[in-house]
Amino acid sequence: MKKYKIGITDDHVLFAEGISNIIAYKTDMELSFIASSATELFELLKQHTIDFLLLDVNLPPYNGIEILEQLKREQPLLKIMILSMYQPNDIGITINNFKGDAYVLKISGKHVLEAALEAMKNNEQYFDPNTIIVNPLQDSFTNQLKLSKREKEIISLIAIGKTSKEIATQLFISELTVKTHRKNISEKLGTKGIADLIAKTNLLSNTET
Amino acid sequence: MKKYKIGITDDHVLFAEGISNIIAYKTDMELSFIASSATELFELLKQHTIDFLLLDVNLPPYNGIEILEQLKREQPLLKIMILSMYQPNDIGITINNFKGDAYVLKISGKHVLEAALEAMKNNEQYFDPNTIIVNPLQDSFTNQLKLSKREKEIISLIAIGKTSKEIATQLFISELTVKTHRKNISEKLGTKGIADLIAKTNLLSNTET
DNA sequence: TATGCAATACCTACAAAGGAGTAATTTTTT
DNA sequence: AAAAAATTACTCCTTTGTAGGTATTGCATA
Repeated sequence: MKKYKIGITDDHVLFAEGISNIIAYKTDMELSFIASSATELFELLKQHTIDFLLLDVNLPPYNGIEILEQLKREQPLLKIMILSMYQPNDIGITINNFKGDAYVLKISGKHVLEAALEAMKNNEQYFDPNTIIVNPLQDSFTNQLKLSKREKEIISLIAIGKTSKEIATQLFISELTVKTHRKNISEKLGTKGIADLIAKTNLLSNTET
Repeated sequence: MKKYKIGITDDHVLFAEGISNIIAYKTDMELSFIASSATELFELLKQHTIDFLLLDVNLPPYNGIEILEQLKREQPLLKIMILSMYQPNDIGITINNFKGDAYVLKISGKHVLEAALEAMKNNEQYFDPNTIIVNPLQDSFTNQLKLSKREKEIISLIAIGKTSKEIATQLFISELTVKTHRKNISEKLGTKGIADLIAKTNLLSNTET
């Protein structure tokens, strides 16, 4: 039987070691390495050939998504699962722009992790059922508001505290362009100020418990 | 041989399930429960008598430290380990004011968790060797996470989209006073901008006084 | 191919927020 | 009663956001 080789990257080593135990119980998988930083990951990838990489989005000082996209360009066959504490749209991820093979929330239980691993074995893309983004209801909601892809992207960056200047730098566009987008967004949503924008955005994308 | 009964509380269920496996390998310990919220924890504590509680500091909408202190008042014999992604002084904890029995960083490996468990067995207080304990004589010591009643009031008004001028009118104080409060708040919380403030406030405590 | 929209970039002017001080008064705690 | 903390208010100056406008490019599709 084929043994899938797994690599885990998370700066919270306790977490990585924890889930490595979940994998240890699987007969068709084996752990190749645990990396606690991006640099360590790249080093270990040179030494090991793995099938699946479980990658934390939050890997200071780097961005897990950027690492994901870089790895996908270099090794398209490597299947990558993103482990995240954030909802996809909080970090600018949509179903359309996600380049990884699985997106799993840390608030979910191990059954979700297992389901994601199964999906990767079958070459399917997997989204955590607890993510809000895959909810078709919410999706049509945002489409009703006619927010463009770029506008949604900028909203998510505003929501995590980025200024127009920072957003401009990150997206390689002019600060003035960002300001135009902000203007159009607040026009479409009818918001006054950042706090109001965040409040209104949360109403659209949050599931009430 | 005595079997120590363990409870784990963490909103990141994957993390809790992960470290539960580390405990599963210990012959003198057994898992009693995993709780993913504060309310669930209090419910499960009524049903189980445990020896050690592993408690995440980050348990929205509550603050793990406040839960710790409450539990310690109610059940002084229960040994509580704080699991945290933050350095102690980032959340206002010093060696002197820490009421728990162990403080473990999630960036540490399982050996630290094991050492902390051993210390708790011996009735000793344990601090993660990776913590950076701040000299109480330094300036940053005064920048603790202690928000006054007025400051919390103003935060909640900012969060619903009020401007400084509007807050001033509502509270019958000068706009300049509101600005002073905002300045002190962002100083205490280390936030840059409204969005950052809202994000950080949601992450940390939300308790009324 | 023309219309429409998204994304880009710029302008002017003003409002709001941020940051660093100083300082008086009231309230709370020791 | 003294000390500490909280609340109040101010100045000066900088950065960021808001709101109105114009305008070019490119892409899609009707």
